[in-house]
Amino acid sequence: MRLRFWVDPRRLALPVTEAARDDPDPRDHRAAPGATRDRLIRVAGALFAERGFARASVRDICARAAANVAAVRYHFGSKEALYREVLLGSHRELRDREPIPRLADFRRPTDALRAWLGFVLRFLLLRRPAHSYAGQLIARELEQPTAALTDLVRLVMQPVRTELEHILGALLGDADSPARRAQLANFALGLCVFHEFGRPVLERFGHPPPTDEPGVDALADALASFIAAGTRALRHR
Amino acid sequence: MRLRFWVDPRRLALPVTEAARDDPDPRDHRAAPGATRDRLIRVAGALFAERGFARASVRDICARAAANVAAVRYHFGSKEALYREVLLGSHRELRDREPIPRLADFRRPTDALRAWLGFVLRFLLLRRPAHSYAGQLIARELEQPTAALTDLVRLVMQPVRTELEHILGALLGDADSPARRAQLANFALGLCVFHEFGRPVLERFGHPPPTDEPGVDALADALASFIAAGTRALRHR
DNA sequence: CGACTTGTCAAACATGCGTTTGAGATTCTG
DNA sequence: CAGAATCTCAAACGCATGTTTGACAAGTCG
Repeated sequence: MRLRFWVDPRRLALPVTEAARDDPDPRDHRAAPGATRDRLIRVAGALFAERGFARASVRDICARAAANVAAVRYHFGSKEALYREVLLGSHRELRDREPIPRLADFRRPTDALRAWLGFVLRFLLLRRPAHSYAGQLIARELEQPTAALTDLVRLVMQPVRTELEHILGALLGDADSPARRAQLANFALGLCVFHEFGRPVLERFGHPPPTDEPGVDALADALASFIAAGTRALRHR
Repeated sequence: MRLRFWVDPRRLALPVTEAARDDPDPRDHRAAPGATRDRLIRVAGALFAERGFARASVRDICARAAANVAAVRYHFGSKEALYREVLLGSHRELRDREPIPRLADFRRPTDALRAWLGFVLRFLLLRRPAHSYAGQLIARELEQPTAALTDLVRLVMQPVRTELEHILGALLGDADSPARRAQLANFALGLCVFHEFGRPVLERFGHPPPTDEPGVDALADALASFIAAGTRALRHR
């Protein structure tokens, strides 16, 4: 079978209308339907999160998933397609699990800020069984941008940042201006993200970021006070 | 010549006491002494800063330096040794160019904080001809830690962080405690570093970090107010 | 001069990578 | 049952990488 453009072989025989849908998959009438495919996505998520795209090799992924190397091509078409599948899956999981805190849902902007920080930090830092890899995947994406980064920013990060800017706008009050708000959003984002992807350095300094619920909450509390005060300070300049 | 442990062939003939010194190199009596070696370090610095260690290939470096691939082994022993040479060279250059601002040199802790931020941000962000790659190299090292990271933290980053902790201690006054100070140091470091290594994302958001002197100064001003106010806020908790 | 050091070079080596092949099981379907 | 679809597998392909080789020119020095 020589292919110019790769087509999922499992879908070749399906009617177009059926194949066009992408959520329910009607080909599950095997003994362990989609078992290898699922295992690959799970293992690849962990390995991509741990090492980044480039350094997680197809052979490693397949070995840990007890699958043949050719399974990646068969089920996804390529390593990069598998990566996108993992990213989108994490994104979906994230979206369905917890909504982004919105300014309008809180009495005071500082409360909204605290909620926003808790949301983002849990997402980035928390490690627990069956927890999504999305946060670490995104942190990896910052380091070694792949072609998927642009989509990732647009789909996942932009909505979160937009909500942050609303909150900061409320905190700035009269002094609100696009440039100032963007600068402060950079600050807040940096403070959150650095705790995940600066982890190797912070660990060597002897001050590793928290990975459990109470630790993350405490960090969010401190950051909320810190950012609120800093924002107020920049209001009067 | 089969070697268990590689030894710089140029130093094999030198007396030990001479070879032990590492700054002046007394073997420069060729037509263009050390020319290839110097070119390699220069080109490698630029390429490592641009792409990181893994993605800057020996072949690329040598091609740009108009040198043979074997030159890396001959002059440095391995790619990693060349990398360490580049890192240490940048470190030396940094150290000699500008001293770390010290708390004791300023009347008010906030002035010291402002100076510290200016120092670090210039180091990380500024792009100008003949500017050191050290900042970008360090940012790269955060992303894909190599074996050199531990040394880098100890030699280069630790002294900078220590001075920051002194400044923060002064700002905290009575409320100073090791944990609080370390947390705030993480905040300040994150705010600085994120502007360099979060660059790909910030650019996609439409708010790229500054790269010129006035922009960096403005950022340092804003960050100084921001951090000072945030620190004061965390004093009363 | 003649031995030795220094530096450069083209070519090959060894390894790891993503991908592809073609054959062979297993299961579904008419 | 016969044939098609689904899935797995060992092996190889083609490529890029860091490293190593052995030869060779040019300079140094006794």
